[in-house]
Amino acid sequence: MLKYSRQRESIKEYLDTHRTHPTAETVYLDIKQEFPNISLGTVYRNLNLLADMGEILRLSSGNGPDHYDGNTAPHCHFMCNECGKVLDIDIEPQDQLDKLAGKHFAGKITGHVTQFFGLCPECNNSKQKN
Amino acid sequence: MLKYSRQRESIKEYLDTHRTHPTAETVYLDIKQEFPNISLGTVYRNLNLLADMGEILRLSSGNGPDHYDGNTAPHCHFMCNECGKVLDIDIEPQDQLDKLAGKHFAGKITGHVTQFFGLCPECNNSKQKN
DNA sequence: TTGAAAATAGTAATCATTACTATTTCTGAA
DNA sequence: TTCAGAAATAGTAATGATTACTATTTTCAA
Repeated sequence: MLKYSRQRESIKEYLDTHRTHPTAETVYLDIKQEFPNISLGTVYRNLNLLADMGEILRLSSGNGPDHYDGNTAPHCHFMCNECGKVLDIDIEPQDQLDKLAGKHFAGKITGHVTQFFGLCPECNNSKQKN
Repeated sequence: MLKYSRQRESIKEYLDTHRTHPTAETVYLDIKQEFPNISLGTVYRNLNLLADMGEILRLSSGNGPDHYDGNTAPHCHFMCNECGKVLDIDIEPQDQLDKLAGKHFAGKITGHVTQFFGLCPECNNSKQKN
């Protein structure tokens, strides 16, 4: 049975009001202002809980810490090879991919994730100046 | 300046002759038969080196260890939610995606990765029996 | 053949995340 | 309301994957 907790509410609210794809650490440091004693473990536990309930998304970057997203509508992300920043990508969902991929696949495909890579606007600019 | 090493050659050969998307640990355990004193660090260093040179691919699964692929031709992967197995997906490359994604993006997109999720053939079968 | 650069083995350290435990907070029924 | 048990927490220790460090060995061009 899931019980209310002020910490979880605050974490959820942070993700609902920020579209910055923060890491657990970033969320932790912010929530610390309201709950000085909150522990990083609590942040991780609640982020996992919210992700498992489908209220937020967990974005795994391959290297470095995971990022989280309060926007659960299907959309893609970009990850900067230089600074690691995560940005939303404005592209229509490729819903046909799961069916296409399942054509020659004996198991069951339930979804896919597409991540784009390259240089974010800031890093791209500073590269060109060099 | 890159120098030859028998260990690196053996690692490369393992990936060229196995299409199982092994982890560093798996490669390590196999190569240990030929080089009993090889260290896990050497395996990681060479896998990173080969990946940086574009001779192999590193596949990040989100949770659990990374997998490696000797097949550098563009293709997609499936990762089993149950057992973590990595399989190739037979689907035509979606080359148009990068251009589509770049349309409303101020930075520079150099590529993308699409990973499929679900149940592999084995896990799907045992699920249905329960 | 040789000597400097690069690679190695073995080990310690790091980073992100999870596990553990004593204490605190919720919450639903009395 | 009060209270007991379940769930959540803070604080800390532990884990797992990977990287860093260092003394020794290997490679290879002169």
